[in-house]
Amino acid sequence: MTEKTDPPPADPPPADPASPAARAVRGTGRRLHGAIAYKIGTAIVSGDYRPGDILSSEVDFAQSLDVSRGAYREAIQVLAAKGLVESRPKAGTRVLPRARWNLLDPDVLGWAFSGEPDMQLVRSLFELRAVIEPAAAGFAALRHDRDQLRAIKEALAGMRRHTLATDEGRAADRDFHDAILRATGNDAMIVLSASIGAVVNWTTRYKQRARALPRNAIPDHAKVYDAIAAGDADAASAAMRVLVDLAFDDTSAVMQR
Amino acid sequence: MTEKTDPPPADPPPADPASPAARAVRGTGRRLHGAIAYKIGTAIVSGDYRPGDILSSEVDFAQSLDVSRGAYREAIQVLAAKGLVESRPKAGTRVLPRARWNLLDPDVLGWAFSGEPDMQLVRSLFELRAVIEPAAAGFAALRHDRDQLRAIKEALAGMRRHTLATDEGRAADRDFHDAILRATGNDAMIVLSASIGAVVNWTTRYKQRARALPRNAIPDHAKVYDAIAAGDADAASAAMRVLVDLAFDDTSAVMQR
DNA sequence: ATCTCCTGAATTACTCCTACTTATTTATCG
DNA sequence: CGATAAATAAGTAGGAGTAATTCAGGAGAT
Repeated sequence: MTEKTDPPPADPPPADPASPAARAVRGTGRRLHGAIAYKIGTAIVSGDYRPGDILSSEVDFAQSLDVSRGAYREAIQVLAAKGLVESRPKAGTRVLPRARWNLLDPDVLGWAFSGEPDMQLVRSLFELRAVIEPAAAGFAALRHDRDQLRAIKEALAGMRRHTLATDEGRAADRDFHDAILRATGNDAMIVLSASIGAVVNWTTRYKQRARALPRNAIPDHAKVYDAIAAGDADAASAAMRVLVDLAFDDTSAVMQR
Repeated sequence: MTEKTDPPPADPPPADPASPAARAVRGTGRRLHGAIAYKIGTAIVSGDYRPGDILSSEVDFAQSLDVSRGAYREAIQVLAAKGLVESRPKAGTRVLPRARWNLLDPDVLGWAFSGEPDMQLVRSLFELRAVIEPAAAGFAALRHDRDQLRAIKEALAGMRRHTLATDEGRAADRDFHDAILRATGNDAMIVLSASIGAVVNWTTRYKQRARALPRNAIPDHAKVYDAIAAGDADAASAAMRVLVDLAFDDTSAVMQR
């Protein structure tokens, strides 16, 4: 969704502790406080800081990052807005317990998947998908309008045209799921589309990194489309359930190795 | 969850346009940028600003709020982190389309319910609850451990003791739903607990404001608990579905008037 | 002659910085 | 137990830097 939280174009080399930290690792269009938030956010999510830990004092930390206090504070506000930290005068900035983290925030998800995502999180997210998406497919079957149906169809066509081995194909995959969630006409589910899209995005990227080509998933997608187009909520729901389960199998198979 | 986004202790009197704005409306422990974010956030969510609108320039807006640019910027970063706005050099700060809003963020939900919540949003949220919570109850029935089960039981006892007419009783209601989501052992669902808790919180607060005493919902809750304790996923799921549907009926009945 | 497209300079508003002051909380001391 | 002190975050002020938009001017095509 927002590109700003993608990992820095090159690689964040941990093997250069002398570099001026965040400052260098920032492409065009990416703001400094965004880079700082990325840096600290990933450190928190990946466990470098643990819940209850207190970050070094504002001045010290800002200095060690070689940025001004203002930029640092803005980054902290972002993290606070996503429930990762909380800061109080005199007490310092404290990492909040995991339960307070807004894990479904697309940025936080991106941070969580920027390193080695832990299997338990992936399982949780797929379980959530397995709950949401079949229900969404059912709603979509009952409520879709012409434009929304066409959007689903076009995404499917895009997947056929490019296959999942290409970036365009994976984008079409995301569009497919996104279009279905939009067709539910339910604002809350539409919002979840960003989170689910992020999961789809990062897990397929991970699969690709592992050079494991997943089986051809297009027929499964087509079944979902057909059921939605036919207005058959139960069939759409069932087909989607199959789809998500298979995607989870693929992902966990890749991660086992 | 975070108290900082609850509405200001007293009431934000709209009938005093000459007051120095956000500055006055801030209780102890509440930070200035939080108050500004609350003010602008509610204005956006309630439709005072519409998607695509551009806010007045940083300098002007900060001046009109009688705060420094630093505090104003921090507030804007918070809103940006929640997907409400996006700001770019020269272009200004723009309100993002609704689909980008992180509606499930507890703060944003709080802002959405601070005024007159619109019926469609409430319906969407209850529909989401109707998808999530039955599934969660099912997982909880299969996976709960002793402590988690006891937490559910205690919440139920709290509801019995205080009834839903009291603050303590409503807190116990939230604890009940929260404890069930925690018992799923699924991090993603535990995170949703904050959002669902916010929905429960604000809708019951709304019911209370309307002086409509809901029917005794405790037997329905007890059925859910019994099924979870018995490890019967299907029964737990079904009982929870009934519970959510009834809660929606109550809420929509109140809002009709 | 008009339209389209491209290039580049001027402008504007965010971005980031420095330095200083204020407020709040915790801990200590009487 | 209450007052005071110390430490640290919160907030203020203003200025330099930077990136993106806009618009004018010109070349080329129709």
